[in-house]
Amino acid sequence: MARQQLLLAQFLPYRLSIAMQAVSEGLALRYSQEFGISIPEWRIIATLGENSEMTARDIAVHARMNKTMVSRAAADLVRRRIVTRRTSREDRREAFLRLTRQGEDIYAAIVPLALDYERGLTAGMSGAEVAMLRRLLDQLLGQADKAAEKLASEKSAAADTAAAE
Amino acid sequence: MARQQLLLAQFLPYRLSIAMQAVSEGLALRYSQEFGISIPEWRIIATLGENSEMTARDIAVHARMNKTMVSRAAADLVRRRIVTRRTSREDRREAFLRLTRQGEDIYAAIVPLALDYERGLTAGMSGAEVAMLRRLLDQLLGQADKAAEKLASEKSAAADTAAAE
DNA sequence: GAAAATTAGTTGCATATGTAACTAATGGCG
DNA sequence: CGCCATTAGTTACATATGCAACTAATTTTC
Repeated sequence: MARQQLLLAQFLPYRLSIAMQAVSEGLALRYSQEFGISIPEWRIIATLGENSEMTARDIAVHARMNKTMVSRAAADLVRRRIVTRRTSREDRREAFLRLTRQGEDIYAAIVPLALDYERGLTAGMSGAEVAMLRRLLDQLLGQADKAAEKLASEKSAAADTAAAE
Repeated sequence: MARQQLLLAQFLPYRLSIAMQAVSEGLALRYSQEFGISIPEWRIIATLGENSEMTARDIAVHARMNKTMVSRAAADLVRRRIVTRRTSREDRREAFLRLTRQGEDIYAAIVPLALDYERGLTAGMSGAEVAMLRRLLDQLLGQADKAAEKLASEKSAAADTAAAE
């Protein structure tokens, strides 16, 4: 029986990680200095650009950020008058965030940059390949989430067993 | 003329980032507590598992890590006797790193975990799809690197122009 | 062959990020 | 109504990470 082999260069989590890093850095370079926007800030701006008004919680769910990161990045965007915060009347714990006029301008300026960058990334691919890539990435995400849930449920089951002893 | 639109959920850099994050976290969960190994440490172990002896510099190039990260993770692995360091005779600046017996045991224990995890990730895909995913990720990386180089050369050209003024 | 430039690796420092604890507000349930 | 649990959001703290400056060794250049 042959021993299982692992080649890091072929290993999917590794390839995903290095591709992501190169892609993210490349994109961030294009807007970070010019607009003084960090990656988490860009995610918030992009999310608010699509859905005019959202709470921090909704942004966190929608953009897969943790709530600490949203809180901090949003606070800075508010300070810089790129985003406004408006406390909800119905539930005074939550606050609606919205792009200011300036925020909309920044969004409008970054969108073409981002789309252009994306086009460059997929330069050598057919439309079908790009679609396939999107689909396969989505499947990876789905399977990773599924594996995480499974692990979590095993863990809580083990904790229950321990507690019952 | 229709204004260009961006949908974050469809945007490749974003999808890549969230898929990578879920995949990396899921994998790290499987070895981090049990073996007390961080992601950078795992990269070094995996690299040394393939190439028995390497310098920190070679590991950094091979595993796309920056030299600070390699230096720090390697120092910790040496401290924990998972890796040994041997200064080169020919060039006393560099040192060869190598897995200890214990390091090899850890590598041998993690490899099946990692491969199993990878199999789970690609559970719903055909072999051709997995191969295509690898290829497309590689193309993304290549294009991102190319874009980075282009940006860097433009920048240095601009610096030269400024210096000449 | 000595000074200057380069390279391997480490470390100081500033920043980024996640977890957990916290505050403030709301909802559930007796 | 009043207590307990839950939730939105912030913050304290510990850790992670990258850049730049550094040391030590080697190579290049004149």
